Formats: sequence, structure tokens, C-alpha cells
Amino acid sequence: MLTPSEQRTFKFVQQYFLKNGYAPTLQEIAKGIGIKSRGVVHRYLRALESSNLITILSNRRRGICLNPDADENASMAPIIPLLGRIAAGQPIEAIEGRDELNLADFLMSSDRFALQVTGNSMIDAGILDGDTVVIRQQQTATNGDLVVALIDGIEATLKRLKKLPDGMILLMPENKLMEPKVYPAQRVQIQGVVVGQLRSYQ
Amino acid sequence: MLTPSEQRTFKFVQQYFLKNGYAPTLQEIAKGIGIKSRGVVHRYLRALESSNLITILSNRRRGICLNPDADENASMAPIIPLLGRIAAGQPIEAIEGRDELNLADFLMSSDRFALQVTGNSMIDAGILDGDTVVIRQQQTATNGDLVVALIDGIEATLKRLKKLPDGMILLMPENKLMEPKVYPAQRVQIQGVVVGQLRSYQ
DNA sequence: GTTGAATGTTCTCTATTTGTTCTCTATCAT
DNA sequence: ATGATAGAGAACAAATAGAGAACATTCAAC
Repeated sequence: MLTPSEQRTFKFVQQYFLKNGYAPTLQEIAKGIGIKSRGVVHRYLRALESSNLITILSNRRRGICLNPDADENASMAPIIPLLGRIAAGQPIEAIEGRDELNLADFLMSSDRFALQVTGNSMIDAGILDGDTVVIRQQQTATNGDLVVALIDGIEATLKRLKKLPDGMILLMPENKLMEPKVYPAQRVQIQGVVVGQLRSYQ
Repeated sequence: MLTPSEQRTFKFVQQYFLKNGYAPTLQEIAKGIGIKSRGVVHRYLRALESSNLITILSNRRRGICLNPDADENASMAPIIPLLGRIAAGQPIEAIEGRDELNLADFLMSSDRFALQVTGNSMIDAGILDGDTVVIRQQQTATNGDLVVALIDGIEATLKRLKKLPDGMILLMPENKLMEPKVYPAQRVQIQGVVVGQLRSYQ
């Protein structure tokens, strides 16, 4: 059973891991839990190790590993519990076989990057000013994709792609108030395709 | 397990690849991560290679290859490179001091859960049929919040909350075609507040 | 080809941080 | 009193970050 200080230490290490992807130093832990002595932190870490919550690689800097089999560490993967489906006027309905949402599957991969969207040109596609879109890098796209296009090598824009039969390219904003524009294919370079979108309300 | 410097190195290489389509030189990496010695960079690259994140073509200039599916062996923080801000008709503009999007900061915390949205009642708020919303669990909410509300203990619904002065509660859909509904406070139970939203286009 | 600058590679060296182990105090509940 | 818990801090060894020299290799210009 952990003492309050040991619990605080453990929580701090977990959070630090989640944010940075590597372990904190004893000094950082000390500061994080509000004490000054590295020696004391070391004592707490020893206790966590004998409770099988962590493993200490001796003499290694930042040599703290979270033991994956401990339930307390389950929350470390980028996973949110997925409760189900909500529809107006219905009870929340569970989705068969899916009870968690893995953000890594959802959005991450080495060929992806993010862009913050400014402006309202995609508002009818549910992409608002300030939203973040996740882009998969690729040079080609199929009709109807939302793409990041570079025009004349300078202007970047987020639009829906339509290839016209005459070799021209139509870039359509998703906003009734804005007009689509047509360019010759050689002026337009596809940088990537939108594969995800996210928004934070805080 | 990567040291912080090694992670910085890896991220820099990844982003350089995204922006330029080829690998950086050791000198460029050194500058990018804020050190002066090519020798040190080489040491870090060795470490990345033995973690199977990259492959080094020996003696080749710019001879660094990113290994596919690198993310899994990395056990890193859930981070996507953030290239900048995109506005229609402008070059992509870097955001000062922010070059990555940390999904942990963005969405995760122990009191959150996700729901998949069915229907079009929130379409004017940019939440479409099939989107996923992230909910922070709480019993109270302030005026104007998007909330998950339970009516009569059965019906669940996602609406914007308005508390009326006479103690009634107004639940407003974000859809011009739908009508708001008014309930006595005791019939409505707040389950949580929308703090994030995400969508996948695959 | 030849050449030279830029680049990759291998080292040695140094200063600083960090982990580790101690001892010493203080507080608090039993 | 007596443990159990909290904390400070000193002292030492080891790991790390970094600089930079020296050499080898590429690559592009000539």
C-alpha cells in the first residue's frame, strides 16, 4: 500500500511520461511534488518499485520504466473510453465490440502532420476557424478528396478537389458564399489529403 | 528508451523530411536541435538506429531513412508534427513556439470519455453525423456549453444548454431546421460537457 | 578524370547532471 | 516511548551532453 507521498510521486511520473514520452529526473520529480531532496524522491521510487508499479534501471538517467501490466498504467496509451453512440432522443447505444477509442490508430502515423485552419472556407464541411486538420502526405489525390494544395508553389489552400475532363483542376471551398476556382493542372501541387480533424472547446 | 536529446533529434529529422522530402545533414540537425557538434549528432543517430527508428546509409550524404511503422517501437508521447497555420490563399505560416500537437494535452485526462454522434442536430456547430465527441464528465454546466443531457433518465441527447430564469432548461440543437425544447430542471440530468471533437475521413 | 569543399565517422576530453547511499531532524498517531 | 512518514542535505560514482580534432568519403564543379 502506498503512502500519500508515494502516490503523488507515481502520479507525477505517469503524467510526465504521457506528456514527454520519457521519464523525469529525480530533480524534476522533486520539484513536481513540491520537495527539495533528490534522496527522498529516490526512496519513494524504491517503494514504487517494490509495489511493482515501476522498474528502475540503475544509474541510468531518466531510467524509470512504467510497468505495463499494472492496471494503474493502463491509461498511458492514448486511449479514451468509448461509451457508445448518441442520437437525439435515444438512449446511448453501445457499439458492439468497441469500447475504447485509440487516438494513435485514429490519427497518428509517421506520414502525418497537422495544420491549424484559419478562415471559414470549409465551414460547410464542418471544419471551422481554429480547427486542426490532420494531413496524410501524398502527391496525388482522388476526386472529391479534401486536399492541401499549393498554387504556383506559394499559396497554400485547403479545398475539395475536382479534376475536370479538360485537364483543369477545380478547387471548391465548402462555403456557399465562396466561389470555386479553376487552375491549369501544372499550377497546382497536391501536398496531402485530409484524413482527420479535431477541435478543442477549452 | 530514448533520451530527450535523441527524441529531439528524431523529431527534427521527421519534420525535416516532411518539409523537404529528403534527409537533413548532420550540420543541419545540429543547428536544428541547438548544438554545434556533428560528432554528437552522429552519436544520437546511432542510438536512433539501434532503436530501429531510422536506417543510416553509411557515408552517404543525407543518408538517413525513416523506418516505416516507427511509431510503435518508439513508445513516444502521442505527438503529431504541427506545421503551421493554413489560410486560404496564403503561404503556410509557422506558429511561433509551437511545432507539435500533443494529443495528450489536447484531449486526454482520466475524467473523459468519447461518444459517437449520430444525426444532424449539431450540424451548425460543425459536429457532423459520425463524428466523435470527447466529453468531460460533470454534473453541472454553464450557459452556452455543449452538453450531454439525459432526459427522464432515458433519452440521451447532445445539445447546447440554456438555463432559463424561471428554472426551466432549454436544450438547443445547432440546426436551423430543428426546434429547441424546454424541460423542467428536474427532468434533465447533465452527464458531461463537450471538450473536444474529432473526425476521421478514411 | 581531378580536385576541393562539404559531409560523415571516429576519437578523446571536459563539465555538469544525475542517481545513489548516507545520516540527521521533525512530526504525528498509537 | 516507538514506529511510521516526511523531508533536508552531504558525498560519491556514474551517465550524459557537448565540444572539437582528425581522418575518410562523397559529390559536384571544373
